[in-house]
Amino acid sequence: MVIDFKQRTTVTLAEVAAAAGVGESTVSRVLRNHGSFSPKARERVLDAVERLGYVPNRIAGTLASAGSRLVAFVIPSLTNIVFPDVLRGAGGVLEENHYQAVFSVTDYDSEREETLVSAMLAWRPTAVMLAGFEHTEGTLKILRASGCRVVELLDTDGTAADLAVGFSNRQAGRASAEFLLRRGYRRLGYVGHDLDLDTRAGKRFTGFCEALNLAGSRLAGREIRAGASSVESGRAGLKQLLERAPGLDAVYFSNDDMALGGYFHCLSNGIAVPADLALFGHNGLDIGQAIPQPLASIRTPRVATGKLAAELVINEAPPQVADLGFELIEGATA
Amino acid sequence: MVIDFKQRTTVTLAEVAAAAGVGESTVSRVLRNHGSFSPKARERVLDAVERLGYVPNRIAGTLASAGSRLVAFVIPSLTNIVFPDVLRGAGGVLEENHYQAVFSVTDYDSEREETLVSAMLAWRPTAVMLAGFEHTEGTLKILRASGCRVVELLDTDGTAADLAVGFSNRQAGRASAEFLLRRGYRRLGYVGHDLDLDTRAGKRFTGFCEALNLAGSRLAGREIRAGASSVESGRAGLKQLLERAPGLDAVYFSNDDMALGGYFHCLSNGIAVPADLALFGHNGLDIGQAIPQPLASIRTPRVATGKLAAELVINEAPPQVADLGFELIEGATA
DNA sequence: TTGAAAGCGCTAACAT
DNA sequence: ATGTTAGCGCTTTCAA
Repeated sequence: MVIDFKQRTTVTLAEVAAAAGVGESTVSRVLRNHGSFSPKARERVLDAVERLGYVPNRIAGTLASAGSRLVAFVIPSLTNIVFPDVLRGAGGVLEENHYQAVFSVTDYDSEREETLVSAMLAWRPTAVMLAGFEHTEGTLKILRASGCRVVELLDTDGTAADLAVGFSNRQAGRASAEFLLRRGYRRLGYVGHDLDLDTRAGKRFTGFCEALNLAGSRLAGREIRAGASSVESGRAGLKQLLERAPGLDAVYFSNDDMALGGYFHCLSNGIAVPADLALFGHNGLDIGQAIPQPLASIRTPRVATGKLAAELVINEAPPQVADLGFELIEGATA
Repeated sequence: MVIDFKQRTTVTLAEVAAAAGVGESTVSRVLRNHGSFSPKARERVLDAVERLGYVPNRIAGTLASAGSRLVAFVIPSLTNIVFPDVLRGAGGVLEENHYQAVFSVTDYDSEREETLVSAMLAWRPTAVMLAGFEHTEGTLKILRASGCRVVELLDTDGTAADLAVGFSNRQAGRASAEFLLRRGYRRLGYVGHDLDLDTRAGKRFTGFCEALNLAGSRLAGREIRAGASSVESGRAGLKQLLERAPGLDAVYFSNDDMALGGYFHCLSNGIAVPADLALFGHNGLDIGQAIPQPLASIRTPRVATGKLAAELVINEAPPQVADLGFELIEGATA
């Protein structure tokens, strides 16, 4: 004899209705607290839910109602803390409103972005959140065709498809240069990671050079490293740069990770900061403020960006570009 | 006159079938490359899909087939890079297998964890991934009732509900202590963050103390900081500890973030590392290896944990505990 | 206030 | 190889 421990099929709304002695629609109304029902019906339903351990099936709910309450994030990286910060900002708001976050990672590859966006749309999300404005034609096309909201994050220098939340990287770059010039530095260098992939870093660099030109100055040296940003890359990058272009008095880095690497290079090699060499980063990470000399940087509104992005989507805000600005941290490395 | 730009209702499989002049099931078979169909049918279907810009609705597909291909991550934090690392490891594997990652963040609060797990189950995920073994009774109960796979991550010291992937924090703590003792340090201190919340850090500390006891030694001082780990907290923590317990020759930190803060404190205050004071962290973060003196630490298999966790779920592996071990980094701070 | 019933868009038998 | 059809578990009219 075979005892059939058949996988207990999960409890359905119909079973709850039966157990409570009411109709399915009543259960649905009670559970979503929508429409009208008697206190008595409510009680019986909740009681049955409790007894049976019913967990609503949102897959079914979504299919029936055509509103998924799923928000898709297609981000370049999880290693660069910038993106987890945005997710964190959005996460709180989404959760409060019973939305669910879904994500995938492009590794800064826009072809992959297209593939992933397309895969995401199969879940019929309420919105798709992307980094920046640079996407393939294909990505934009399928996004437009989908009819779902699109939020482009962490940039305002470009044309938004729908919603955009962030700050101007170009202006951040300019502000960084202006600060260094104001401080009296004249032989400025740059250490950055791959600018073609990280277009926002590219825009900062553009802004930085623009400000130099405006001041009748120009970059005295640059070192562009392949691959993503990292502390190690910043360290190696500064080393290279100083060998090739001696006599620099300040270096602008593509972000704080890179700048921290530069700082450590200076520490290791007896380069006095900022007396011998000034350093300037970007992002205003906490760790940059915890080193012996707080890093001069630009604090970016990462968490706030995620938060506002989620709010705009939830409130069905009209298409718009929200510039959250940034804040210059003078620090002690410049 | 009002032009009605009626929201174009999205294309359905039925429309594709009609356009291709085949039945719905043929479209379904072609699209999932499952079952049999003629090359000709295939071509007509793909053609129609292309023409109409059809994007399959996975909500509907999931409901019909009872396999969601959704994997839910309920993690303590996104700020602690450990968890993004795990997500990254899992993400690649999941994507290759057409699974989708969903996540929410508990902030190390197990009540919240319960709420979030419950909310996740409404999406009928294939698996739920959690940090560690410490969960409320309620969490375990709803998880068991759900019948979905459960993976507990980054710990092996405890009883697994189903699958577990990680390493032994307790052994990591012991190994850390043994290393410091072997190096000849005798007056050992500890700087940690909130151990009740981060139970894995707590287990490391336990293991550390055990090893000291075994060696007939004991902790010469400790500083436990409220809240989550951070560089700044480590810095302030070491400062406190050294004031209260002078004469220490080595300090063990709850993780690398904390240890980095300690290192910076030493740098700022002319404390020679390791001559005056040795430092030991945990996690083996890249940044710890990029500072002037590579941090002595334990490299943990974070990405590998995510990867294996995803693989086990996808392959429907039987319940098991996979210990991926860890690697001691001697570094230069001890 | 409540229940019956018609889908939502797809998959999976089951015929053919 | 392919089409027909019965659901998947809900939400939402629509009557009652």
